[in-house]
Amino acid sequence: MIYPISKQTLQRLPLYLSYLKTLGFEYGSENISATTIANALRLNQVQVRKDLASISSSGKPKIGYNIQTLIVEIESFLGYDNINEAVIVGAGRLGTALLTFQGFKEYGLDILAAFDSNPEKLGMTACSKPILPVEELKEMCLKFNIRIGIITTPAKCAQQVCDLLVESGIQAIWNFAPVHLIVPPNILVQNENMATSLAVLSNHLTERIKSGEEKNGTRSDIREK
Amino acid sequence: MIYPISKQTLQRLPLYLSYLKTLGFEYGSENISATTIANALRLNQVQVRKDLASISSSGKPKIGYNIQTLIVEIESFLGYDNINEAVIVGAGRLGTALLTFQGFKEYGLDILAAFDSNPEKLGMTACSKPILPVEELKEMCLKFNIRIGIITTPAKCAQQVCDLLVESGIQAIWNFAPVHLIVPPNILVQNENMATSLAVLSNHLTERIKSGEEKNGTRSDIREK
DNA sequence: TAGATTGTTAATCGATTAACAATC
DNA sequence: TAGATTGTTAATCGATTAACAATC
Repeated sequence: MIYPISKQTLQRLPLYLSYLKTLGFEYGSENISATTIANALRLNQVQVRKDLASISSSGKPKIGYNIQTLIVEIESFLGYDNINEAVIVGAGRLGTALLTFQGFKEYGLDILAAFDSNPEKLGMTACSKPILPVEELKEMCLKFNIRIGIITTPAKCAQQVCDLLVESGIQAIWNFAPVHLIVPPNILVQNENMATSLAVLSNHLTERIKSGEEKNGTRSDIREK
Repeated sequence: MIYPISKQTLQRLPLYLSYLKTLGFEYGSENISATTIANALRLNQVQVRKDLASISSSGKPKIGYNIQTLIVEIESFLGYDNINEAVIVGAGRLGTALLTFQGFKEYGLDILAAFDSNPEKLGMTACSKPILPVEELKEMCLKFNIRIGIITTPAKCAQQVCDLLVESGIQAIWNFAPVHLIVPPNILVQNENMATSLAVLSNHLTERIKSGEEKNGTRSDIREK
């Protein structure tokens, strides 16, 4: 049975995919079991089985899944095999890094250009992708029917940029600014929130100190005195 | 009562914090209710109340929370008021962007240096933070008792770098490489996984197409024919 | 055949939400 | 006082995990 897909499942699929891709010929088999994947990624095996069952029916009892088939099935489900075009707004360090990063193609993402309001930023990057004036954003999005907008501006202009992207017909927003964006119902906002990650890291370290796991330079081998 | 804090709550706290900080004097009051925060961030008000109750007891019936007090309480809980030092491994575009980004200080993160195995990358960045040879990593981490390691290397050397960081006494890892890292039990790995985000974005767009919300350039105003 | 592995049903667990009592 | 708002207990919801039947 094909289960409806939950957001949690959706977020684990890229994990399975990247694991499957690391398996070279030295793995020694064309097939792999859900249990093997679960052990490698430290997940529950039933969870992996359910996740895989939700996107594939190529699993065979006693045999498992054919690795290549499974890779294709996951990539296809995730839409990595048809390219989505995107634009970036905010050509700061992060924006430029994303613009020039070659690796997104394999996830089906093609960033066409960045936009910035600072005239000094305009021009071509080394990888021949343009940084254009923000005034040209809407025209380009409509003309090329671009569906993904990436926001890498400072927090204070993020909402304004977001509104402009929505107006330009964008359907999904990848937001790197540490703010909550207000959008119409059928537009997806995916937050890549560094502040959130840092909160988790920082809290973990604080907890360690509180619980006495570490004391100010004390070596761990003598901490139990 | 102080509830134990869940990871979900922990991840919403930075959201509240950034919202509270956007409230200028034009907000018109020193106090704010959980309901107001919930509405602004499109969250359930009971959820916000519970989250806040888990880190604060300064809420007063009929009045709400004092904004400044709440900001300080959240920042303090998240550990933003005591600086954690970090190092980056991998001085590519992303690594360098993170190294030179000035904004992490306000989250209590101070990145001291980046490390790379490519001699051509070594030297000083514009903001006078050094890029050092990876051979010096362990020594520096131990000497300065550094607790956070940031991995921005290609996927294929991420695990090796991770092992080196663990060996160097790091306690938490912020991983930007799209791989699952194996670490000892008490080390935290926080994945900043772009592939995961892209999966969510890509799937959203695919769903839209499937459900017929959009048809190949058809204008949305005539889609219901 | 026997055993490994899949897929599914049922139980558990935890987070969210609803209802409500307490209180400034 | 009355009403707004907090904090808490109970109900709901959804995801994870356990148990097990099906099968190559």
